[in-house]
Amino acid sequence: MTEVGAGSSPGPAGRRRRPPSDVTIHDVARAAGVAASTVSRSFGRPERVNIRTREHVRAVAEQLNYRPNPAARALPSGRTYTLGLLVPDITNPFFFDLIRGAERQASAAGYTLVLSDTEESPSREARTVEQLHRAVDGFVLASSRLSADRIRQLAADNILVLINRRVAGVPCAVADNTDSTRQLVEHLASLGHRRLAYLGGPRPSWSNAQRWEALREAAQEKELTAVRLGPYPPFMAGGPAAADAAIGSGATAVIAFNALLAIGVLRRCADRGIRVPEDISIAGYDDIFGADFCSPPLTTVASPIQDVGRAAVDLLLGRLTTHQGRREPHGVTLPCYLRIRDSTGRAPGGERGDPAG
Amino acid sequence: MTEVGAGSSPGPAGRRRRPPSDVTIHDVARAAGVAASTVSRSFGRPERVNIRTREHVRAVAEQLNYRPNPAARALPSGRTYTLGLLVPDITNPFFFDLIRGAERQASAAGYTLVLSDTEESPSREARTVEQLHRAVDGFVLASSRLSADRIRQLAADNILVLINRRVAGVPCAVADNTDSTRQLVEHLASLGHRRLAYLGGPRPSWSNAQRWEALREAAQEKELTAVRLGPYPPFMAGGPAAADAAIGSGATAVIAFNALLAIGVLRRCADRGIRVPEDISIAGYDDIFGADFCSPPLTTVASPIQDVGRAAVDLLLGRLTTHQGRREPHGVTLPCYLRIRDSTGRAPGGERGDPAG
DNA sequence: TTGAAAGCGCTAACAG
DNA sequence: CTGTTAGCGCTTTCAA
Repeated sequence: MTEVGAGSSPGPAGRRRRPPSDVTIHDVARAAGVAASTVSRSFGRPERVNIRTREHVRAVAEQLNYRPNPAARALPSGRTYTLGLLVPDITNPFFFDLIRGAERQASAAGYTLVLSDTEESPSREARTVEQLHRAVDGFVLASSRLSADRIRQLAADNILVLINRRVAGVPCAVADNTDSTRQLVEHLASLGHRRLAYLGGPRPSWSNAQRWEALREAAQEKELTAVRLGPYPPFMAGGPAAADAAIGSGATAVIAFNALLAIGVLRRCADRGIRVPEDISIAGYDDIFGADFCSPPLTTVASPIQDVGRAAVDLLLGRLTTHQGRREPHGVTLPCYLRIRDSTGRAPGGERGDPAG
Repeated sequence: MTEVGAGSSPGPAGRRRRPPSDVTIHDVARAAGVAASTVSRSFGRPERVNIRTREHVRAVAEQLNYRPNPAARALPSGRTYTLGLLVPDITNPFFFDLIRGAERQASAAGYTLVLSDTEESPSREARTVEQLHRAVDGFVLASSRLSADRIRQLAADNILVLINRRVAGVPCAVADNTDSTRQLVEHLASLGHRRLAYLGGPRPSWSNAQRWEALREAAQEKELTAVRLGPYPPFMAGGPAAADAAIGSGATAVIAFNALLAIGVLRRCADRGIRVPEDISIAGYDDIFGADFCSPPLTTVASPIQDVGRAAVDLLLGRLTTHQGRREPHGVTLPCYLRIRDSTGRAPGGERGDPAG
């Protein structure tokens, strides 16, 4: 700030207008009495610089308020220090905490996050990856709607990590619903329910398949009947159709692919004069904003979704730093938990109840 | 794809590993039989290239699947084709549609959006702007928590556009609550309410001041009493304190700074056995996700927030292209509208009602 | 209208 | 451990 104000040096850049203000590595080098490469190393490879030199350089840089130019860093190194995060629906509250977790972790590591909303479209998703290819160092694909093949293709040219999706050879962070689905089924069984309906979500959703599978197995163990309905759009707007089908199915308890759909079902029941949980019990996946204040408050299977977002970014950063991601891809699995609220209760006419009856 | 596969040319780059694959402008130039600068111009300054040359170059580029390297574009030109969007709380549903509107508009114009969550912290907000300074072409600051002075300072070194904030000399897109606040007050007056309480939000929030001001004036016109309480944290967690204060104030109708807070108030009333709207009427600003299915559904003042996001990006792009933003800063104002639901009703004991009584 | 050439600010061999 | 030297891929004068 004191002597080498932006543009004050008639140095090597000559008369050419240097993009608005801003101190370069050369200004720092000159002021510190070292070569530009030493300044560069002091930041990028500190271990290769004498500690005293490094400290001096950093002090000078600080004093000059030096900020590296991201484009200039990226050009020779190919590293942008930017990560891409793709989500299928940015307006779904489920993704809020995922985004926040990812963003915190990224910025803590000095990375910038580019968020992109693919609006449930597989082609938009693929196109976005291709467009951002050179602009980011890697991608996190949350709840990808792409086929496994397409994901593998993209993974050949891009470093990527999946969230809530498993594809052989691609690292991932997933919330495992298996245990909590079993708990949910046990909860319903203990309330006397014998017949369950699952309201399916988008066909390309891996979670959708995982949830149904876990539900089917748990039901079988408990000797309950489980039917699969749908698929329905994973929004509140999917509620009416899903609710009507569920009611028609004769099930006494309904488990929806996600809480958005479950809330839609709740509203449809209210409109039709069907009481929850007296006439029918409703539960859903994803403990989103609103699940606790809809009416009645919704029993859900909750994902530790902020941790999942964080973990995915960690995985990605690991691949980026560790020998350019050639390592065996690994995955992290985080357990979900059951949140019982008021939308589930005794099966109508069912006699066997829990002791708290 | 046919003859100049990535790295197939032993050209000027020599043996140095070219960052993974990818066709450069030189590959296109060679294949098209023109100079690299002509390829560059064919995209960036098409009007300065013979139409036939341009078309040919583009065809070749297409065929080779050429993608410009963003860092390389940014370095000499200083333009990154990236925009920064800062929001105070990414988990507040209010911002979802704003983000979606901004993102759509940005990507339609070929820009990438970098989203940053400032978590209600003015210092984080300022720091983020400074860090992203060279990484983006301009910023949209949504509901900024910075002081007017700090905003002006930042506006000196950065191109920026505000959302829901007015600062002289800085362009902005704002949702105007004035008319709809008046409508809300009239609605309450017609239900017999004489005494209103406003539950204030964050002091640095401009909307907060605007809302109170509009409310105060409208109340005065209608000869109602209005008291201002708070400030309260603009989350559901602020509900209990706000509700207790409101109830204690003797007001029969309560207007909360935002819907998050209003929903928190609703819950507190339920816990305390106070009936809404029989004992007290509740309304809030921002027609967020959940406002229509909380219980009772909330009367709100709704912002056309997706349009506001879109408009802000338009303004920013305008400044970016039109002579580098030297133009007189202009602002757009979008009107809000009132959504009456079940959380507002007759004043307790009030006799004068609306004709629909 | 086009080509040649000079960088943008930084990183990364390679010497020393 | 540090300096010198080439570029990274693109844009932008400047001439032709």
